[in-house]
Amino acid sequence: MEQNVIDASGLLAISTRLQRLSDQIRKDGLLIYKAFGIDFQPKWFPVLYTLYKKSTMSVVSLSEEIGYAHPSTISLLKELEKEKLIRSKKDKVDTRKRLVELTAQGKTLLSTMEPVWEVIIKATAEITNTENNLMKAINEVEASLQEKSFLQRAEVYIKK
Amino acid sequence: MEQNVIDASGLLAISTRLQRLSDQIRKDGLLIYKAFGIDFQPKWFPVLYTLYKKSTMSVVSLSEEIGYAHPSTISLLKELEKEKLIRSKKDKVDTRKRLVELTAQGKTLLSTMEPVWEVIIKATAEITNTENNLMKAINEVEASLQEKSFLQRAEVYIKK
DNA sequence: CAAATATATGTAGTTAACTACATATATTGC
DNA sequence: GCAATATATGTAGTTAACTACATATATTTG
Repeated sequence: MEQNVIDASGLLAISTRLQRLSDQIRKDGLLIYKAFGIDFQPKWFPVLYTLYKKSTMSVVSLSEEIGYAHPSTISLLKELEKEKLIRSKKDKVDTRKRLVELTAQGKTLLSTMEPVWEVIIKATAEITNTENNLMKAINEVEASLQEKSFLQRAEVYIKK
Repeated sequence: MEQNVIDASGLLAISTRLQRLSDQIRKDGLLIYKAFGIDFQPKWFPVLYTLYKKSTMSVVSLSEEIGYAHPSTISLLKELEKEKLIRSKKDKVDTRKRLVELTAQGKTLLSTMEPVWEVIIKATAEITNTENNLMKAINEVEASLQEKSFLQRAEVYIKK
């Protein structure tokens, strides 16, 4: 029983622990970029790297690609525009759309970052390649929730 | 290379994905409590359950126990005080300390919640007991960071 | 035993995501 | 081809954690 209750508490504590974990990694990431003399915030990575790969995207498609709600993307884009790392233009076919792309400065920055990614990748691998791989665990949990939500699973037990 | 860069992106995306994950579980948790006719917010669990176990605690020791920064605990305690689920009194020995405990109403609520925990525990087990167990993965990553931080690990590669 | 240090609590402000709502433009279907 | 619906973007406000700072009290040490 004791263990069970701790698990119930543990479930709710996952959020906090992982937030703290990623927060710490993000801060360390910032320091690594600094060590390479690069003025860059880790939270910019998903947007910039996606634009690096795909050259031009609308706000919503970019949001879907990186898995953020669109207002989050908009606020990141605002910062990046201020930094002159991206620019945007109207889509001539569908005028609702705003097409976003890297500036020359943005592209230059991204290319100077590649060696840093190598370092980050190696350090990440060291940390997460434990017996229960964190990345894989997240994927698996997301997949099981996709299949049947937490609530749906709970309902089965409630009905009993 | 492609895979590596996706990993670098993935690392930074962990934060978001897990936040969303826990957010969803928390919302479903709220609905489960509702299904049982219990007016309860999942985020209250760690504080209330700890007080249920330990009866009386100071703000800082409670924060340590649940793994939150103390201002977060204080703000939860404010809500719980408003709900009349907890009350506090001064420690007569060390007057800096505020001792927090459940009210009778709080204790009653907690005892009605036990059957709900059973359900939550079962649903959680279904979801997280995959090949790579999420809870265990988190523990392992926290342990490897404890041993050597992300930054320290990265520094080894930078120096090369 | 007084000064320096440590600990406990509290407040204010930040962060990085979110949801809800508003508006403009495009697409669909009768 | 117009009305209803869907999609794209944007703004405002929320959430739940955080850090930094302030103050009061306790403990330690020279």
